[in-house]
Amino acid sequence: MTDKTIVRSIQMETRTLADRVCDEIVTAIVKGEMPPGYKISEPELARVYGISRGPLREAMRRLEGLRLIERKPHIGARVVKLSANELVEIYRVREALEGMACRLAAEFMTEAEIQGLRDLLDAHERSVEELEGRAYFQKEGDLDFHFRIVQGSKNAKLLEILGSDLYHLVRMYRYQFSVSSSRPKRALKEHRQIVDAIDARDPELAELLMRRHISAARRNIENKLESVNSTLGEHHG
Amino acid sequence: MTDKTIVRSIQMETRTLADRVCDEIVTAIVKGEMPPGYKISEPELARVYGISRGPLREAMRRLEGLRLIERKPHIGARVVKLSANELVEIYRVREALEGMACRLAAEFMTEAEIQGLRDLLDAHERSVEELEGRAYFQKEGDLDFHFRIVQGSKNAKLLEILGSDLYHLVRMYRYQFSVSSSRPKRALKEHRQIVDAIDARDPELAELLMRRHISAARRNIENKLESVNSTLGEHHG
DNA sequence: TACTTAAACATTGTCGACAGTCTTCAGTTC
DNA sequence: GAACTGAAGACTGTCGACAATGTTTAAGTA
Repeated sequence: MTDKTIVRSIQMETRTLADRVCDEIVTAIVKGEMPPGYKISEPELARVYGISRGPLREAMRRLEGLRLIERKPHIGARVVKLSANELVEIYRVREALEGMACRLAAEFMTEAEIQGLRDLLDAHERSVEELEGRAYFQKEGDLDFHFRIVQGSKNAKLLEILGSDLYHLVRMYRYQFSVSSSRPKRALKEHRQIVDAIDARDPELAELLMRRHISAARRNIENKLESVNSTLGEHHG
Repeated sequence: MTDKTIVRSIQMETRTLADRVCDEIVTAIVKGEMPPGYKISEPELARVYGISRGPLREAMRRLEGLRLIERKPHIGARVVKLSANELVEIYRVREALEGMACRLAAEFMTEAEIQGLRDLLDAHERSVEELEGRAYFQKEGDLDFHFRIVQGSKNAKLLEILGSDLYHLVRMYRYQFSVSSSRPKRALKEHRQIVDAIDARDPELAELLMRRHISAARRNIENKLESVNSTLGEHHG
């Protein structure tokens, strides 16, 4: 029985070639190793990853579903360029979806999960103090906070959409432009208020606070983008 | 030349084999020709559509992205069974997303689009009157109304998520269980209120009304499902 | 008779090759 | 010299075949 378990775990790890390569490409795109607009050559990529074009094409289909690449028939696939406008659109969607997630989290999150959130925020606070507000944590830790709340909503569809589709793009944006929040202490305070509302089992307030939080982040981005002439990823203007 | 033109037009219309077959399978699943839980055999389907397994597998990858089928490595693909719980989850997501869409529509929808909405509702009203409240329109017309508002939000991401992912599942549910709204006149009235709010350029109210509208539909479903013993799509106990 | 085991079958995952289309570049003409 | 035309090259779309895995069935034993 243990043998079977081991074999099974190995299989689960390797899954299929297409899945594994898909994850690798996702990481490569998010981290900017494949820059926006990069033309993806099937033969080249297949050679790089040491696989055939079949699994690679399936991986690319999945990437297309994740909105990380765009394919045109008989022309090819390119890494998406996320424009300023599109990023703002994503934050609108996040505001709506995570607001709902926060409302549901206030209903269904367990006490243990809430305590876990508080622990996470304590760790964030220490991180912020150490770095004197330089806010490294904002890069992955912030999404970790938001992700946990979505999990706490106990709504699989919400988790699916936010986790599979949107967060990749948000992470991609942060990696490429190194835009950590310019207001880490403010964000941390807002996070604590949100957890308080969840702990108080107040769905209305929890949703309101989360929406304000994300809306503030959106306006923050909009301001930054305006001052940078509102062009992103289009250097060939 | 005409022959070539014909061939060419067919090819252009069909785009790529994978895309065309994907659309056909989507329709088949939504209309219930492929019932939930149906095991999809690659060789069989490839033979049915007269294509090879390569394009079919790519189509299936895309279907997996649309959440219409579920694949397990080395085991196969099955048409999703949408459970009562999952359907309610979808309506939660719709409430959040379409609420936001309605808010944005109140800001950005053009006068012409608003007039188009009013014309659509007039047509719906005639349809309702003719059928004396039997509400055939609810099947596709309702989604048409909602779809137009999402378009009016001018937010491509919203349109993408709602149009590509969620509406297929909602249509699938409606086709299979023939659940037209049990309250067509009420729904029509709510629709008119929503359009009024949009026309008044009142984003707050527009969002509130849309959320109430969808929330009411969700509770309506929840009640129906409770009375049917809260099992959906699982006929094999 | 019921359970274990192994072999045969079917299905999925992967690969290499061919056909159709787009791009590029050289040649020609105005 | 610039623009158009045509061919060569490269790439994407498609196909059939092989390998690996999962399933089923049948035989054998307790």
